[in-house]
Amino acid sequence: MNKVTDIIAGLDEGMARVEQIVPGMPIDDVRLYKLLTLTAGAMQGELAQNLKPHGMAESDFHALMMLFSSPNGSASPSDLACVATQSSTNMTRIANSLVKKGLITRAHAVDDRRRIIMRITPAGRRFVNKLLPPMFPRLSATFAAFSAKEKTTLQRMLRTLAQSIDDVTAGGDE
Amino acid sequence: MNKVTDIIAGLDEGMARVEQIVPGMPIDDVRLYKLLTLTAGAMQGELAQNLKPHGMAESDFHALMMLFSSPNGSASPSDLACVATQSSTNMTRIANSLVKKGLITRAHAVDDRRRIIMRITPAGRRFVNKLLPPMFPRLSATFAAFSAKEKTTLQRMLRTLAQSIDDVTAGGDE
DNA sequence: CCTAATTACTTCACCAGTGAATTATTCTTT
DNA sequence: AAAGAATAATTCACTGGTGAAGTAATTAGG
Repeated sequence: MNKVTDIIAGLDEGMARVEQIVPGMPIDDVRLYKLLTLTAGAMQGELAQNLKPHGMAESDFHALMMLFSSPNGSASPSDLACVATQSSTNMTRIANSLVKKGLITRAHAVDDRRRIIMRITPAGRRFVNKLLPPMFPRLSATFAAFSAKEKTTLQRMLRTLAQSIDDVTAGGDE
Repeated sequence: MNKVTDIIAGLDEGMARVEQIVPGMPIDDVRLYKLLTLTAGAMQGELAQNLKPHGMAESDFHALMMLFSSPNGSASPSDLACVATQSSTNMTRIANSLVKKGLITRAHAVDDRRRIIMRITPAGRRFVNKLLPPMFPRLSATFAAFSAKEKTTLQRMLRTLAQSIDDVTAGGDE
């Protein structure tokens, strides 16, 4: 069970009731928020399932992918933490884990001995190259219901949304 | 810092490189996945910030809202766990927390003494009624960049996506 | 240059969430 | 009615993640 559509059905029902009780609720926006977080969460769960057999959490994989996709295959924990929306504390743990698996190396930067350089190893690259392709079919299938045009529209909307999020958080924190 | 748009900029750059290395990657789909999870994550973080002053985590609030929006203001932990994509273990902890705050009560069901009935208290309803409205302006602002028509389109797309997710997971597990 | 402030990472103590085993109750089958 | 299977919740041991304090290295000011 636990189907996303079932959860959404319950959500629609509950929101109709809440709308009656709570005056001024922007119901369309709340619904979009819930749809967004539910679908995203379900897809992240899919990824987590794929990673579990390899004893790897999503954040570990995320960090590894950033090294994989960086020009020189290396970065410092603080760089990754900033981009990965994660604390430096957790990056330490992630680095420990990846080093133990032999997927990255860790060394002090020569120019600034405070900085650590995490670098993906050949084994790390092999791991990514082996892990990714099997995920593609299901990912493609998930978006197969959209035409190329619709995908473009969705992508544009999500980029717009990202900009709005930044605007709102920047404006509200002053 | 830590702006979503900055992270997306780095993502676009990294994906261009990965596309060269990993053959057959459905780049559009991967990008949509990342945009979806990034925006959803940022918005969830916003909610978490609003809840933190009240010593409440997102899942606690989620559970409370489901009771709030249920017809009779009550449900069993297993009901909520199923809908909230959470383990029953965690529902026990959430129930403990909400009971301690006086926002819900917990009692055995009379017809089936295995079941627990969680029921939102008047204080719980007051809490929700007080907590929600201040969140509305920022939420509305986040979606203000979209016209009514665009919101409808986005909602439709996310519902389609939810259906696809269910189809893919159901088909792949057989 | 020598102190103070900053930066990068780590350690520590804690919160949030999970899977496996446990307990109590109900359902099923004979 | 009794034995066994199933279900609901909880406890336990563990992973994943955070904030605050600590350590080491660098930068800035006098």
